[in-house]
Amino acid sequence: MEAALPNLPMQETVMVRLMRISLSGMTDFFEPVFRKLGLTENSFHVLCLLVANGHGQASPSELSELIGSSRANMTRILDSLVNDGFVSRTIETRDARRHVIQITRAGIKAAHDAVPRLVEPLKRAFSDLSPEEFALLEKLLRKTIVSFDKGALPLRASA
Amino acid sequence: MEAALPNLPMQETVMVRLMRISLSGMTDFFEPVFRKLGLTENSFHVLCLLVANGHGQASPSELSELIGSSRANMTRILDSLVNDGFVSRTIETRDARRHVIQITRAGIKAAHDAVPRLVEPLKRAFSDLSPEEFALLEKLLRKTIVSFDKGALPLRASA
DNA sequence: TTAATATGGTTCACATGTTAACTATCCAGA
DNA sequence: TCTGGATAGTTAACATGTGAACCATATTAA
Repeated sequence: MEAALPNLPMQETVMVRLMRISLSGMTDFFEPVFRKLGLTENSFHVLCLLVANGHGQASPSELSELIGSSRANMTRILDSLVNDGFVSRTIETRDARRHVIQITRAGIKAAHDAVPRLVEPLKRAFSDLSPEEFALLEKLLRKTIVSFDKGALPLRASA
Repeated sequence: MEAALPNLPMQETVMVRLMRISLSGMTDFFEPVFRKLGLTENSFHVLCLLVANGHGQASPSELSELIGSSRANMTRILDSLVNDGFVSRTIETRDARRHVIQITRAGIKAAHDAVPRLVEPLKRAFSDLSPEEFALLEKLLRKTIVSFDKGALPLRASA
């Protein structure tokens, strides 16, 4: 490929592939674990955020912000959690635009029950990395994320 | 969150999030670049593989294997490339089950034209990382991929 | 008070991926 | 020769994500 397209920066191209492959490897690794729990990574994350949050409440926008997903997608994730009986969705009395997502007892139980079944897979997934390598990978990924953000093309030219 | 779910291994949980965030950051970074070229990361990759391959030919299965995506998905990617006139799809005479995907002149031109417009974004995306950090990240990602593979639950117990 | 605008959430249309079922062809052996 | 798998590709149904349009409600300002 270097021969056919000599000007393409190969290191960076390979890096992009490596990042994609590692992500899909991670998804393949964890997706069955969450499926057995009747959850997805996202729905578990939502439950975690709710139990971590004082009264077990949050709004859809807050959650979509924290999860880093669109509001449209959060609507669907919450639909499914409501359907499972893990959260309830009510309209706030002060401001009828806002919804209150409240974790239920069943939701709290689901979150707590999931934890012990996640511990071992989480450890196993990264077991090839030494603690030093793990810490370094974390540092480098954070730096990469910042690099993407800083390098991103401005969507609209500033005034 | 540590307080609410004290047994959840936080380092690993954070790492999973970091990897997801870096991937979505990368996608957000490159997707508009490829869109301007009338391509996607995958369709560009297919064109690269074809130009790199002696006669500009390959079969859908080979391509799906190399890209690391399902054959079903490759069918759609190739549909779109055929539609753009970048590749042709013919049936192999020796074996009518097999299709031959052949890059066209327009496809070769598209691939070569894309390269100079990718160089700068590729460099910019990772510009915050020093060459040492870049090399280290590559090494650690490779190791992580291996770790996922080794740690993956066997889908079926071996005989 | 009321009109314009901002905000929160959902719905719709679409993009991109998967697995499972289907079709067509080839091949190996009775 | 013909029949029972393998193999290649497509199609269908579904999952999960996005952005844009839409609705209802709040807020601001004339």
